[in-house]
Amino acid sequence: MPKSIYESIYKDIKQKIESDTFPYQELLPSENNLIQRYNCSRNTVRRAISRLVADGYVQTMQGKGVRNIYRPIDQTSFTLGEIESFKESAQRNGQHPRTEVLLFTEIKTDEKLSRRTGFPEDSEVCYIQRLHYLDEVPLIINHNYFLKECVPGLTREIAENSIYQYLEQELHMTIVNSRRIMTVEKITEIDEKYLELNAEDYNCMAVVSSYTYNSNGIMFEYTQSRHRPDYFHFQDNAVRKPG
Amino acid sequence: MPKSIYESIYKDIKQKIESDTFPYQELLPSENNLIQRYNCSRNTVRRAISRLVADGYVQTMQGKGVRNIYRPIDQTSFTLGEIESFKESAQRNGQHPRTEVLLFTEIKTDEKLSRRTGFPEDSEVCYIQRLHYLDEVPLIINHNYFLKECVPGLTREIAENSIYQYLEQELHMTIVNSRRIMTVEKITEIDEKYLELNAEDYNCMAVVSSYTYNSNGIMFEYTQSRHRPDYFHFQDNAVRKPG
DNA sequence: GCCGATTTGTCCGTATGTATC
DNA sequence: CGATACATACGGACAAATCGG
Repeated sequence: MPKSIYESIYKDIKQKIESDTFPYQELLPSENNLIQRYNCSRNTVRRAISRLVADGYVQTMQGKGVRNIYRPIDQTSFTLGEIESFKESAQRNGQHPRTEVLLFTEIKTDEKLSRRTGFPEDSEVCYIQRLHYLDEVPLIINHNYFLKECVPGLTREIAENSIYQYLEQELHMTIVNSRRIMTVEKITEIDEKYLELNAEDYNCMAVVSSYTYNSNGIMFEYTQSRHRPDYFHFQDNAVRKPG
Repeated sequence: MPKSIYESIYKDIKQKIESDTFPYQELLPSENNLIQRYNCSRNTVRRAISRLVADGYVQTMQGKGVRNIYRPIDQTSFTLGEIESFKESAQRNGQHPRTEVLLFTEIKTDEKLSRRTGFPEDSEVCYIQRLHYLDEVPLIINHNYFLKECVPGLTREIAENSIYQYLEQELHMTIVNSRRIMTVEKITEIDEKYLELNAEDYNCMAVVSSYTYNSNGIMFEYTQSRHRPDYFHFQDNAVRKPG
């Protein structure tokens, strides 16, 4: 049950692209055609298409039409530009996720931690270390810092399943956006131990730091994700902006 | 001279956010207010704001307003979700770019290269190896493959300056979007030599593979960018999508 | 708790411009 | 040149969420 018309149109076209109903490199039906199909206004069709452009599924050409340029992904891949929980990524890729909680504790941010996380000094935060497995391969160590007042009732058991699911479905929090920074860092002994790495093999790894906001404009989460280098695979679609 | 009204409004608000004219965590003027300021329609204002949302500059809250959540970046950073040439990135960060062309040649894609680049077999391509310096530090080795028929007149001299500038300003090509895949790979002897790396220090690096399309729907470029791990710093804004 | 004012979200219809064929 | 296609812009209507009285 989609919330809006343009969203259901977006999903329908998206599905037709993925299933090759609209073939690769061919033009989609024209806007006027889609207006008739879906019995809606021009703006509504255009809104759906503009999301497909942002997704990198199609490209629009003034005077010509809208071309399908979607290519399926052939590997396990996390998606940039979109917030997905580990569990959601796994399910999208048809794989089996498992999460092990290494540490579940509450701390106060000192000056150093405050600078690193972006939380004000002396904030009460939940600090959670988790090891994520995909098909029983240890892939990611996550260091999560949640602002305590935003995650009441969070337990170790929830952290073993899906924190985002709890936040959205139980606490009815709306997660809005996340600023992410990707770097490459040296592996630590903890990484080596839990991700079953060998420093002679790989001595560094991909690190994604994210600062996540909810609909109240509060940055409620800082997370550092440390990814096993041999499995790290992120995907993104970039668009060329004028000026 | 901006092409459209909504784009000039977008840029104006963006500048006011970056310059703290609209302060962090405060609400922007309401849509009705902005309509009066810019003397335009509601849709036009909303369009400008929706781009700021995608940029991670603001977040909208139904019934409340639009909040500024922009945080400046404190480091040299490349931007995901947006296509920028090396020269443009450098200029945005106020740094000095220099490019050295290591190899400039023309080849035909064999079966193996065709699979890797995504070009059809037996395509005529320009293969260019370039070393990019920022403030005289060697940062990136780029392996560019351009479909020859799309880049007539491309020379070694142009490759030393900016290929994208040539494509857009001389050939009037419109670059549209780029699919990117980020991975971590072992460094090679070439990487070690040109990026002045030491395998005992860092034995792997960040690799960004990109497949870039122009407005004719043709994938005209495949590029593998190999980034020095100690300077690699990518930034992105992710949004939570419903359903 | 209700009501009205404000603010953003969705949707429609229309007109005009520009690029392609 | 006309027909078709997407791009920009305007204006109006109603819904949904928030906030203050």
